[in-house]
Amino acid sequence: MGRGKIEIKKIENSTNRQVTYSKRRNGIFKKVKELTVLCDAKISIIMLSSTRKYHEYTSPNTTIKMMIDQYQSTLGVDIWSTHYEKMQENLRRLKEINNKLRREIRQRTGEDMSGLNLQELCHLQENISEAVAEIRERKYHVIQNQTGTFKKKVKNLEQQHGNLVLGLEAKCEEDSKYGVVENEGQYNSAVAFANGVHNLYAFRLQASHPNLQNEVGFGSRDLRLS
Amino acid sequence: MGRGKIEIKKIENSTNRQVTYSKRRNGIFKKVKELTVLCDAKISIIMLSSTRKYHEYTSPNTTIKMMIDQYQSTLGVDIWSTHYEKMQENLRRLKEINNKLRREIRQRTGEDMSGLNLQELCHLQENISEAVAEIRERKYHVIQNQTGTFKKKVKNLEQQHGNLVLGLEAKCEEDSKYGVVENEGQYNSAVAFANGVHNLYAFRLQASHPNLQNEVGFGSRDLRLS
DNA sequence: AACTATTTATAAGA
DNA sequence: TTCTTATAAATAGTT
Repeated sequence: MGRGKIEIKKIENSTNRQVTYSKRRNGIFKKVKELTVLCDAKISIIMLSSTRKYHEYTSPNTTIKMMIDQYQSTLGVDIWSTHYEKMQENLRRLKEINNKLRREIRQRTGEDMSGLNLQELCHLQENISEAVAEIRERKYHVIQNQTGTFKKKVKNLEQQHGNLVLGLEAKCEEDSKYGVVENEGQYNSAVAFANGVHNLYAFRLQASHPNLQNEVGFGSRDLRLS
Repeated sequence: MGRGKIEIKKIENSTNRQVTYSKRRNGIFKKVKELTVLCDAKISIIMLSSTRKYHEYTSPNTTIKMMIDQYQSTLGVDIWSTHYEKMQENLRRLKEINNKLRREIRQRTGEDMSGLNLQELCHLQENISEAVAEIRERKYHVIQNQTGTFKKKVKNLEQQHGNLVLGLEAKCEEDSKYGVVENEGQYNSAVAFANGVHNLYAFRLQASHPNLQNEVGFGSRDLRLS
């Protein structure tokens, strides 16, 4: 079908091959489209050239996925089964692990202890008791940390307060030494400032630790529990 | 291309349509195969006739799955994504839940308590302490149950033993009443039988409760723990 | 990308 | 379905 008959074997000339590929590909697509119309058929075709170029055609009102799904259901095979099965297996394993973890928690909360024999119960109790001890320790650690920062803050503010008072006293001495008396108002405002700082410190104590009482309350209740 | 030119529209005559489908299908397959050879291409084609008949061709050394996988990776799409998305989502959610459960267990075992504030620690300790109490209770319940069945067995066997002894005594009385003395051997064997039962019972005690001592040991140790 | 001689596909009939 | 064959269509080689 051309100027000369050609042998059906790979065309070695690369340019020639690409031209032939393009021509024949179009010819096939045309024929596929014609068959789709003439015979009301559904056709899906995918082509991958030697130069890795993709071309595809799928009849109107359908998709490759639909074609393959129908192909699979007709032939009773599932070309994705291996992929699918792995996912299914993963899901199954995760669910199993999930159930085991839930069961362990139920046992640890004392909700479900059926299926545990005496030895296992003893082991569980021992294990949980150890956990309680560790949590108690941790709690005290946290309390101590909080108390530590708290103490530091107090110390720091007391220092500031002390410095202010010292500075004030120095000022007073100086004033009395040079007989300056008209500065009484300044003296009062300095005292007020010092007190103000002190009040600020008191205020911050309550503001930044609104739960302090509660926390201590929790702690002592747990001491009773233990 | 034939005795007459035909319009490209659905062939209404059913027989004619099927004949044309068959002829043109073969023609397309032939051309596809030729292109595969001539141009070193990979081609996959699926046909579904209006009469629901399937025909497919895929170039040698490849499969439809390979074709579609490559098609997908080249186009950067996943035509199964909707199919898989739900599974993927499920997998992801299960993993997340598992991680949360693991974390809860680590907290309950006292392994990882970072990220817990004082209130949460108190709550955890309280919760676990309650669990310990419940487990302890359960343990005593199990012990009591075991002791119960154990007692019943003892009672039952004592009853059997008593019956045997009574029967034996009755037999002896009868014998002495009628002056039967040559049955001394029988008497001894009856006693032996009674003792045998007793020994059997003793043996079973040890055999079916090999861990009894240990279990009691666990119990008393836990009493000390609590 | 177009042309065209020639091969190939196929419509209609058997 | 398959064969036949006249004719339409595809295309190899060329420009």
